[in-house]
Amino acid sequence: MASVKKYTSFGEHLRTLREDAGQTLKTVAEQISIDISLLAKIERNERQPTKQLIKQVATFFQVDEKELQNEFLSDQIAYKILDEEADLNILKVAEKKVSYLKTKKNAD
Amino acid sequence: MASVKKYTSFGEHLRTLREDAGQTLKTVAEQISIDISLLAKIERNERQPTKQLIKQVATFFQVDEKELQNEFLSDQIAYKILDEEADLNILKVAEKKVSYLKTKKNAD
DNA sequence: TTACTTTTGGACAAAATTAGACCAAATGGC
DNA sequence: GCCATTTGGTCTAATTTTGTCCAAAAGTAA
Repeated sequence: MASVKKYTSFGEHLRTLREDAGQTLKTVAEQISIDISLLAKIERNERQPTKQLIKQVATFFQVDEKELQNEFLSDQIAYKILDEEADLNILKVAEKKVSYLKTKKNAD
Repeated sequence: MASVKKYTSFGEHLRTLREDAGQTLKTVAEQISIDISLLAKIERNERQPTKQLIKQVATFFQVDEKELQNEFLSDQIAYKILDEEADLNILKVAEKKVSYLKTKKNAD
């Protein structure tokens, strides 16, 4: 199979990108000018990346920025569901609300 | 139809509860001891309720607390999608991630 | 119009959360 | 052993967010 989408976490994805590129935390951190420790924490999902950082990382590894942003966003949602111990059908409700809020927004 | 689930926002739901009970912001705010203005903002989704407040509101209006919590959670997700202008399929990805992270968590 | 109640909105202080820096400890390879 | 790499803890600074206060606006009834 050519392309099987893996649903890992943002951090794991980032780590994979780095390791596939054969780089160490140090070299990457230096080039995008952030602290090594901070980058390590982001890879372990202990710190959240800023938009700015996602952009830098995308540029550095030459991957699509929007895609990385989306990956991080879905991470945030997943973690929220997890630590609220919420039911998955909340996501369906959220989906309907988005539609609702969109139409509501247009009607102003 | 007896029960059509409406996908409004948390604030709107809260306002409906209050108006159906024929109460003013003042009377409700006083009884759950928060600022009138704060309650008003929450109803307009300009401030987020704390868990504590959701609990008080649930008790006050005699509705299920867990249900209100869920409603607020789905709100948070919906608003996040909206202001990131993200695609709805992010929710599907998030769903898969929750499963992934759950199994990962069990394997420690 | 006037008087009164209710809701809205802005500005600000206080509190809570979070990224990021720094450094020491652990891990791993040679 | 040595050195490179990664991890983990603590702290500060910055950002975000709640909650307070007060004035303005909107609604209601006389």
